[in-house]
Amino acid sequence: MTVTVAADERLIRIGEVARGAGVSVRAVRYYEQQGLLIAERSPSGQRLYRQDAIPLVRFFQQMFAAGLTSRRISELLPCWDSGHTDAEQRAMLRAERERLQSKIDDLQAALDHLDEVIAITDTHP
Amino acid sequence: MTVTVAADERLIRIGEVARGAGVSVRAVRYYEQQGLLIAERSPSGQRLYRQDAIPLVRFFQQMFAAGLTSRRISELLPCWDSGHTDAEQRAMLRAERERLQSKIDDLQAALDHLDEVIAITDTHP
DNA sequence: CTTGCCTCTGACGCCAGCGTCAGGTTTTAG
DNA sequence: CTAAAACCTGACGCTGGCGTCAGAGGCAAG
Repeated sequence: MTVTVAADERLIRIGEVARGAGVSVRAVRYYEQQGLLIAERSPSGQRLYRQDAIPLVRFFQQMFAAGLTSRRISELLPCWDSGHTDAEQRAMLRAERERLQSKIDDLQAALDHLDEVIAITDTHP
Repeated sequence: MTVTVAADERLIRIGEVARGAGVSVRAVRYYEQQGLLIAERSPSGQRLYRQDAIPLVRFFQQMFAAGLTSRRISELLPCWDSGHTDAEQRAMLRAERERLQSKIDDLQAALDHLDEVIAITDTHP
C-alpha cells in the first residue's frame, strides 16, 4: 500500500517564474490577465504558481513567436490542459499549423534572398 | 553602332505599383515616407515609379515578414542599390541573416511542438 | 461639362505585448 | 527591528505598419 505523494508541491512566486522562463514579471501578470495562466493566491494576495508554470510560459513565448495571439492560445489551451478536444479545436490546431508552416516557408525564402545578396556583396565588393 | 535603349522607360503610378505588389496604396506611400522608395513626381505632383518598384516592394514585404524594420531595410538598401558595400554593412547583413536563421529555428521548434499536440489530440480523443 | 476614378496631403486610430511609473503592502536578510 | 527586495493594483506609454477619414485636386471618356 503506497501513499499518493503529490510530486513536489512546492509553490513558487512570480519572480521565480519570470526568471525561470526568461521573461519579465510584467509579462507573467499580463498572461494571467489574458486568461493564459491561473495562479493561486497566498493569504496576502501574492500569486503562487506550480513549477510547470515555467515550461508553460516558455510555450507561450514559442507560440507568440509563431504569431499566435494570446486569445488564440487561450482558445487552444483546453487541447492539452484536459485530454478532451472537440472537432472544432482540432481544426483550429491544424489551421494554425498551416499558417505557421507557410510562414516558415516565407521566412526561408527571405533567408535565401538575403543569402543571395550576401553572396553578391562578398564576391563583388 | 547601336543606340542605348533605356529598356522600357514607361513610368507607372502608385495604384499600379500597389496592385502589382499586392499591397495598399497607403503602404507604398508609407515606404516613401520611411525612405525606402523614391518616386519622381509628375508636374501635378503625382508619384511616378519605374516597373522595378514592384519587385522592390515585394522584397520589402519579405523583409518585413522576416522581422526587419523599415529603418534596418533603409540602412541596408545601399547594399544592392549601388554595387559598393563597406564592411559595416556586410556585418549588418550577416547579423540579420543570423537573426533570421535563429528565428526560423524557433518557429520550426514551435511547429514541432504543435505537431506533437496535434498527434496527441488525434490519437487520444 | 460633368461624371467617376485616381491621386494628393495631413492627421488621427489601432492592435498586441508588454515597459514603466506611482504609491502602497509583504517577505526576507542581517 | 529595520532596510532591502519582492510583490501588489491601477493606469498610461510605446512601437510599427499600416487603415481610415477629410477635403481637395487631376485626368480620360462620353
